[in-house]
Amino acid sequence: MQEVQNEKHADAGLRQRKRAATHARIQAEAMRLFLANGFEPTTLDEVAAAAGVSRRTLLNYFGSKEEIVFSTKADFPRWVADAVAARPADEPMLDMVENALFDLADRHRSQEARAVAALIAATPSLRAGDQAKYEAVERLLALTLAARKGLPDDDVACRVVAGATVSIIKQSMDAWLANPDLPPETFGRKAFAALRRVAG
Amino acid sequence: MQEVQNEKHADAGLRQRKRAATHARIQAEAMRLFLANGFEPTTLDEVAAAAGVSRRTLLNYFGSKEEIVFSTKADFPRWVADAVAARPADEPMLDMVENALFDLADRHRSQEARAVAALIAATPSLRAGDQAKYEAVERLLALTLAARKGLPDDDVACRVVAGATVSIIKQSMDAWLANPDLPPETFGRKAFAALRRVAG
DNA sequence: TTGCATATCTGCATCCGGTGCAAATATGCA
DNA sequence: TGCATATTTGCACCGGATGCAGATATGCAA
Repeated sequence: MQEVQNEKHADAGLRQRKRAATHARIQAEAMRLFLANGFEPTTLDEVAAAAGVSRRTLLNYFGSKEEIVFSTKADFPRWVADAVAARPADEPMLDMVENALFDLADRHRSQEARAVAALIAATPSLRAGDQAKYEAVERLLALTLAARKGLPDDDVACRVVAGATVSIIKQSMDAWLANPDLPPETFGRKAFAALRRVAG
Repeated sequence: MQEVQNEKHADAGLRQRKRAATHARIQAEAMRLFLANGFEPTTLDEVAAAAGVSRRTLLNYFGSKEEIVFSTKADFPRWVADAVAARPADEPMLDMVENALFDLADRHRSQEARAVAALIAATPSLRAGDQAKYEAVERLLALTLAARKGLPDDDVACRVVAGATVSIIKQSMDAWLANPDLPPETFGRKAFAALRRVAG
């Protein structure tokens, strides 16, 4: 049995420690196989075998095959929201999201994140699920903007800015995938500039 | 082989006529069952039986269960593009999409369209697929705007306007579903006004 | 009309993801 | 140590999806 030393939460008991370790092991082995052989061709039986658990247990940890992939991006909505919440409250709304995105951009430059993004882009069912996840990003971003600006939760300006921003995020990712050399903020800068120009 | 039959007789050949009829019958029966009993609880065997074909034939007509639902909205991207292409070319870009959307809005007021939208919204897998379909709307809308304005296909302003517009479309649909009494353009009008205000 | 080429329909076997259930096993704790 | 409970596992089963091969229907030309 592989004992994994946890740094902080280790004292929560053997059960939770093993559980966290198994969760991480399944995710790691799954992503390794998905990236090596593709998402659809890889079966849950193969992943379960590689992780040393039964298929039934795997599906106990992750509700579906897709959720294994999406769990690697699970806290992305919170990252966006936190980046916005960290901006000064008197900043104009568009500046707020634009600057927040570039404060955040560093986290998405890793090769690993790029490989996962490429996997999602290349797999139709994952691409669909990913689009759906951005819905949550958009909603949380709108709420965060409203809170930061002291506006009602359903403020239309916040919602439309959130929508435009998420679209820019998605297109920036696509541009980054299509052209790895260009830094991901290239498209974003141009997009926000164009948005101001076109609406002004 | 391509038949170069005269277009006056719309039904060129028994084969194509039967094929179209079967296609329509499957779609109609499927939607009837989906709307009555829900998407997931309805099995393809039930649909096939109701349409009087084998399950294998059904899956020959529609590549997947979801595609039966999405085929009812298949030409929505084209509707949007056509509505934009019909606007005067010298209209400012934001006015162009805003007015195009309201020229188009009448088509989506039908009770049937609303029921389908509600079904999609209530079914996670359909909702994910629906989001993915809006990707195509956004891309085509950006291309159409660029063509209308004589700009290059990948013009950033067109793409960002298309992104904001699609977000407004989606939110308008949600608002319409949440509040059937309000006309669907209520949110859209406010959203475009807010977009101008926030970016100007 | 007949007969052939081909499009279409169908049943069948098979795969895979996902769920419910109950027995077996491991852990926490008194 | 022994019991309550959390976790793992195997098993049976469901439903969607694919490949294949034989049966059936249609188009067309002789």
